[in-house]
Amino acid sequence: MLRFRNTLSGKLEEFHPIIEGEVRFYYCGPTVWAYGHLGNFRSAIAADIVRRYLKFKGYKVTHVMNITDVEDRIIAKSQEAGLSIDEYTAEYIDALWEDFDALGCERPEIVPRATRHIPEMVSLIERLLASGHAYESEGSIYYRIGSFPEYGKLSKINFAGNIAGASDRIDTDRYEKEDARDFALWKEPSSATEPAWDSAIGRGRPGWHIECSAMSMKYLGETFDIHAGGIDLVFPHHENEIAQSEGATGKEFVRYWIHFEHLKVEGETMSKSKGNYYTFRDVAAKGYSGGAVRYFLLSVPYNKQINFTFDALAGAEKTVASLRDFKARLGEAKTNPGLNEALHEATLAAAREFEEGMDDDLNTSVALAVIHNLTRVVNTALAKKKLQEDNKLELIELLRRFDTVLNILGNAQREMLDSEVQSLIDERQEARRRRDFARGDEIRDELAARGIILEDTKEGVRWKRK
RNA sequence: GGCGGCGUAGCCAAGUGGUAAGGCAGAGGUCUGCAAAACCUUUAUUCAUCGGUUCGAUUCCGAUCGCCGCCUCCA
Repeated sequence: MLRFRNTLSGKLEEFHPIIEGEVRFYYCGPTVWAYGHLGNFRSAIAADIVRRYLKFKGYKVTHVMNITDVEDRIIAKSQEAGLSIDEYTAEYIDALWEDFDALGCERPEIVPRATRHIPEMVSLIERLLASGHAYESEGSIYYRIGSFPEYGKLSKINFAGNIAGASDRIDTDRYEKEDARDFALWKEPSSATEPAWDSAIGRGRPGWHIECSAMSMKYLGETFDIHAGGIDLVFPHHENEIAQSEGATGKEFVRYWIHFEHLKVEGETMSKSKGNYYTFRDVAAKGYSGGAVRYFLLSVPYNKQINFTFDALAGAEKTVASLRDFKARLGEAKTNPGLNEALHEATLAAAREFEEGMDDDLNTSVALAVIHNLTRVVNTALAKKKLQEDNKLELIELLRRFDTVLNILGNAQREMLDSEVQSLIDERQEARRRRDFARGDEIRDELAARGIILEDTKEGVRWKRK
C-alpha cells in the first residue's frame, strides 16, 4: 500500500485516489527566470518519480506542470532585453525540455502557461470578489486573509509570533492593504509599457499565486489528488493557493501535499540568489552524464536534504556505468534451459522489497539498494554459471520494470562496430595469438585513446564506448 | 521572535524500540600474459554530547553543542 507523508497533516498517510484507478497530479515547476540549477532538477526528478511510480502501481496519471511566465522578474528581464514575454521565455523553455530529456524525465501530460490562462484567473478572482474573499484597492485586487480562518493550515504559520520578529520584512508592498498579510491577486500596471491584460476586473496582470489555483482546477477539477513542489513553496505560495481555491469553491482543494527537500552545496542551500549553484549544464560540461545526475539525485529520498559534491557525483557516474554493464552482461549471458530455484527466490524477494521501499513514501534509497543487492547475487550466479534461461528472462523483465520507475539503466543498445575498430581488434587478437603482447597492448591503448574499452573474457573480446 | 529539519565509517548516505542498507574510495584474494570487468573477503562493538524512560535506544523524552531551512523572489 502506497503511503505519502502529507504536508497538511504532517503524517504518513495511505494513498487513495478520489477516482478509483486515476490520479490527478499537479507539480509547481520552475519559474523561467530562475531556470536551470540542479536544485530545480532535484524537484523535477522527484516529481517524475511520483508520476512514474503511480503508473508502476497501475494508476492512470494526469500530470500537470505549470510554467510560470508572468512573474515580476520575468517581466523586468524581458523589458530590459526589449523582448516580449514569449520571446524572452522561449529559449528557457526549449532548454527545459532538452534538460528533461537528458535527465530522463517524462513530459507531463499538460504544461499550461500562465500567459495562456488570464481569463481563467480573472474569473477565479471575480468569484473571490463576489464572495468577499477579495477586495479592490487603488486599482489592484487583494485576497482578504481575514475571511479565511484556516489560513496557515499548511505551513503551520503563527502570525502572532511571526510578526513580532519579522514585521520589518512583511509589509513591503507599496499598495494599500487592509492587512499586512493580504496578498495581491491582480496588480495594476506600474507603467504604460509593462505587459498587462484588459479584463472585466480592470487592466493589469495576475499576482504570482493565482495562476496555480486557476490552472490546476481547470485541468484537474476543484478537488484533486496530489499537489507537489519544492519545500520553499509551502509558504506563501501553496498556503495562498489553498486560500484562493477553497475560498472560491468552498471545497477541499488538494488531498495530498508533497514537498521536495532542498539540494545543498557545501552545507548551504543551493540557490539562485546565493549564487552558490551549479546548473545541470555546468555539470554536463564537466563530463558528467544525465544518468549520473539522476542517480545522484535519487540516492537520497526526496524528503531529505542532499549535499551536492563532485565526489558523490563521480561515484554516481561509476555506479550507473556498472549497473548498465550488469544489464548488458545479463542480456548476453549464455544459459541452459530451466530455472534455478534459489535465484528465482532472490528475484521475487527483490521485486517485493523494491515495492515495499517505494511504497514507503517513495524511498528511492531502499529501491536502489535492492537493485545493488540483486546485482551482487546475480553476478555471483553468473560467475558460477548457475544462471538458467528462465532466471535470465525474469531478471531482464524485472530490471525493465524497475527502470520504468527509476530510469537509470539506459538502453542497452550495442552500437555497430566501425569496421576500422573491428579490424584493430582482430589485429590485436592475432598479435596475442603470436604472444606479441607488446603489439596487443599498443592496440588496446590506441583504442582506449579513442574511447573504446576492451575486456578480454572467455567468450571473446567485449568492448564498450567510454 | 515564530515554525521546521539535520548531526550515522575516509566521502555520499538509508534505516529501525531488539542489536547498523546501499554507493564511492581503500586493503587482501580469485580470474588474466598484463590489464579491465566481475566475484569473494575485509573497513562503525557503534549512530554529535550528557542525562531519563525501558528487559533493551542509534531509534522515544529532556537538556547541551554544532549545522541547515522557511517566515522575503528561487525547487
